[in-house]
Amino acid sequence: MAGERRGVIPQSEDFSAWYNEIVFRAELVDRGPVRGTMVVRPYGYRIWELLQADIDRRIKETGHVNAYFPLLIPESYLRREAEHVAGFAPELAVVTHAGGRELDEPLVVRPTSETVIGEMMARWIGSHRDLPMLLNQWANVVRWEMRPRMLLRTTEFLWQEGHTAHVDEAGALRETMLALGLYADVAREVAAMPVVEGEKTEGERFPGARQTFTVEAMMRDGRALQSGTSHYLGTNFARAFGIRYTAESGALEYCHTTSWGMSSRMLGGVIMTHGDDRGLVLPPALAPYQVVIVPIGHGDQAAAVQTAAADLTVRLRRAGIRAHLDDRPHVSPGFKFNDWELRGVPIRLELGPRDLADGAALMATRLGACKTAVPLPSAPERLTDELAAFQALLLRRATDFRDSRTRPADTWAEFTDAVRTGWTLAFHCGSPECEDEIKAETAATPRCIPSDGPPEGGRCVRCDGDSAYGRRLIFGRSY
RNA sequence: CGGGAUGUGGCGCAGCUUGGUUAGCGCGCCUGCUUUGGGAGCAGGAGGCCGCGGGUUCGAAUCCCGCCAUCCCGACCA
Repeated sequence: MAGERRGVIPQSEDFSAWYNEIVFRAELVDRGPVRGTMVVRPYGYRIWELLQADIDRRIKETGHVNAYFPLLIPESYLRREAEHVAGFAPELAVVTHAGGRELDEPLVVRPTSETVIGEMMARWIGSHRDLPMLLNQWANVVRWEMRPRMLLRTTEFLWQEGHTAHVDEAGALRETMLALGLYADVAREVAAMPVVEGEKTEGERFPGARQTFTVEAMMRDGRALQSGTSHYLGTNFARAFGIRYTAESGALEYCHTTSWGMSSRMLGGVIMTHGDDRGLVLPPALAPYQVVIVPIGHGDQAAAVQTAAADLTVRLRRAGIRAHLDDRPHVSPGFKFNDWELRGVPIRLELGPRDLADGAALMATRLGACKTAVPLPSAPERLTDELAAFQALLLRRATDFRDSRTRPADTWAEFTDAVRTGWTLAFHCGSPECEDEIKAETAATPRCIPSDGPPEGGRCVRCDGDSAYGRRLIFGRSY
């Protein structure tokens, strides 16, 4: 009976059903009352906070400052940049009534903030001495989605958007690449997601951008997830909003601007990169509880176990470990084991009378098959090491997985075969029509032109035209 | 927007074909006792505008019409 099924639907059976079940059962999110909206529950929000804190620190360390811009934007602002409005028009939510009457000018709920921020930058920037202007905001944005997927594509989501203005193209491009590198570092070091840095092709570019860069990650079903993007906007928005400065020479010049963002979608990436058939697997850096201690009490021994477990919890916390004592009464140890595994806790410590007699706790890692005794006196040091090893293991495991599902394709047959299970590296002619044909036939799209791809010549895998990028592109199906 | 499906306690479902007394079951929840080393047992208990509106009928969860919502598959998509 379905209601009695205790495990989750296996990934191999139905990856998308597995994903859905995980996000709800692990209590990361719930559905909001409006289609496509999402409630981030405390456990999920804690993960977001940990990710957010890390990103925020890195953003500040590189000289950016946080600010906040309004949710509502005059519709006319969007129109000022032709490509921008064309790109976003289908997913805009528009406010037409307020204060009990129809508004003279409709307001859009921000899908992103280039326009308002551009307007304000134009007001704040006068001279080259005001540059570069390095801003960031943490905000929610709304993009109407026809096919929502929790955390990956919801109508409203949380993100960080950096917006900067520079004197010239070189400065703005340097910034664009700095943000991209920051995202790659966050993905690898915090989320344990190996990402490929690269540039988007014309067809996949941000509306209004000169160049769009991305970090792409592979999920366990072989599909790609764009996990962060960074755009060089040229002077497009500067011209649309009058972001100008007086140069040293006295000439009035347009700024070169950038924007870049990483969102709550990243949590979906973490789930699909590391999760397995027992549930979530969280990298220690993002785990609300890195170590959960399950006391196992037998009648009159319960008190001694409780004391020891509480003491252990405190000692782990003093060592900087996010430790949690699961002292729920009337919930069996077996239930707790499964519960915390579903929720992705990296390490579990079992503490019962037998362990107490040995002066140790029994350690089970989320990915390990067996349990190991850990002497209580050295537990804090030992667990600090174990957590670091676990974090490293996740990255290595995900990297191996990605590499095993990525192969070059020089023929159309190799191409179609490769994108069924993962990514392929192939030459392309650069024509958008050719990209569309590939997409129509295989559902695969160019994910990026890898920054570190070796220069190489060849023929387009689809139409045999000249390779347009001087190297192979990554193709794959994506979220 | 097209195709398919589903709406019944918090969750998962049965009942509907062939209308009929008090709408069932599992999980969860509450109380008590016994338990606790991989999803505990027993006993008792609470909880329902059967998606919404109309119609047929002595009588509708069940039949008819309309609407709404959600999910899946497409198309679309930072």
